[in-house]
Order: sequence, then structure tokens, then C-alpha cells
Amino acid sequence: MPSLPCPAYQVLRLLTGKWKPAILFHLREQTLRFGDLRRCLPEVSQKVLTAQLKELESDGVIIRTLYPDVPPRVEYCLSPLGVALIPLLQQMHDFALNHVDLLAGQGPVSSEPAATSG
Amino acid sequence: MPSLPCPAYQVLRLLTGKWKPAILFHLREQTLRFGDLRRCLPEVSQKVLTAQLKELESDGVIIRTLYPDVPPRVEYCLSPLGVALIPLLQQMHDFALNHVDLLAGQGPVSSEPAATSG
DNA sequence: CGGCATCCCAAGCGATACTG
DNA sequence: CAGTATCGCTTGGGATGCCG
Repeated sequence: MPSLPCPAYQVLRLLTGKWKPAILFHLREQTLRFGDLRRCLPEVSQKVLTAQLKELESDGVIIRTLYPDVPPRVEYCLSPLGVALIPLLQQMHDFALNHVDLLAGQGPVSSEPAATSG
Repeated sequence: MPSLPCPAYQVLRLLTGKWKPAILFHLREQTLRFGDLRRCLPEVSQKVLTAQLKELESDGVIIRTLYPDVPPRVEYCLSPLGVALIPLLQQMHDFALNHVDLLAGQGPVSSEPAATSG
């Protein structure tokens, strides 16, 4: 089997997912229901959102609560592990802001050649 | 297009790769050549190692230096961005160690049912 | 409202063989 | 010693449509 590459990788796995950081940030201070998250992340299809949520729940990062009400309602909130991960996420967020210059090659961000020196 | 989910995701992308954290840790204090890294990571095929290294280099996390010697020699070291990422990696590593209990479901770690209370 | 099923495409990871 | 090319499998992400 895949053995384990590095302890840090285990933590990385928890966060690895295109929308997981965003989801976790939205859940940072408040419990949200599925519909709320969809509103927060309009770019994400519900299939993908559900998948990310399921992974997060499966990994013990968030907690899913199903209410037997009608119409059905589901709420998501951070688990202890999830809250513990927030500082880490926050640092990545901060890092991105502080090193935005160095990250200027990760995506289709620049439509202009970024004037090399004037 | 894929828009961008979250600033933290940009940073996550840099580290996302099964062997990247391990590679970065090995490069933490010393420059290593390809062969050295292979020795450090015997579980990784050279094709995959090369790929991870190329991504890391492409993302500006590490620097690849080719020496025109014979036999050919290539050395890898952290870039400024790479060294800046080390603390983050270190925290993930530390996190993994401190929350190892909560991570007990992420992989084929336990061969035993984790004695429930005895 | 929330979720599942299906279909599709792209990326990641892995093993092997070959090259300079 | 270091890297490339090929092939195949598994995962992840995305769009649509149907169900409770």
C-alpha cells in the first residue's frame, strides 16, 4: 500500500480539496446548513459540494447533523479537529496574502505580462 | 474557469502532492541531488519523484541546478518561497503528532481494532 | 431542502523500459 | 546519474437529472 510519506501529509490530506479551505472558513464561527454553503460558494455544483462535505465529515473535520424536520434540514459545523485546523488554515491564508508576489504563477491570473521593469 | 476558491488554497496547492512535504523536509537544511532524494524516498518511483520535483520547481518552491559535469549532476534546494513554507509544514507535522489520535481514521494505520478500553 | 446516480474529462500516482 | 516516454489505474472535479 501507499505507506505514509510524511506526518504532515496526513494533515494536508484533510485540507486537500478545491473547496475545503473555503468551506472550513465559512464554518469557522458559525454552523451552516447545506443551502447556506451553496449560497456561500455559488461556483460549486451541489454534487461537488456534497462530496467535499462528505470527505470532511468522513475525516472527522466537520460534523453533519440531520434534522427530522420537513422540509429536511441539514447543518454542518466544525468538529474539535476542525476547529484545531482553523489556525493552520488562517496561517495559509495569511501566507498567501504576504507572499502574493511569489504566488503570481500558480494560475491564469495575469492577463497582462506584468511590466517587467518599465 | 476554475475561479479561485480561497487564498489558502493557493498555498495548499504548493504542498499538495503525496511526496512534496517529505521532499521539502529533506531539503529543509541541505541541498540534495536527485540520487540523494531517491535514497531518502525509496518508496517513490523516479518518474513520480521527477514529477513532484518539477511541480515544486514550476511553482517556485524549489530550485533546480544542473551541473555540466560528467556524469551529470543535478541539485535541488529550497527557494525563498520554499524556506518560507517550512514553518507551515513544520506546524502540520507538529499538528499531526499532537492530534495523532484524531487522525486515526485516515489510513491503513491500525492493524488492530484499537483496544476499546482494556 | 438536501442528496444520490450517472456520465465525462482531467489530473495524480505508479511500474516499466529506454535514452543521454 | 538523471530524465523522458508509454501505459494503466484511481481520484477528483464538474454537469445533469431524478428522488425523498
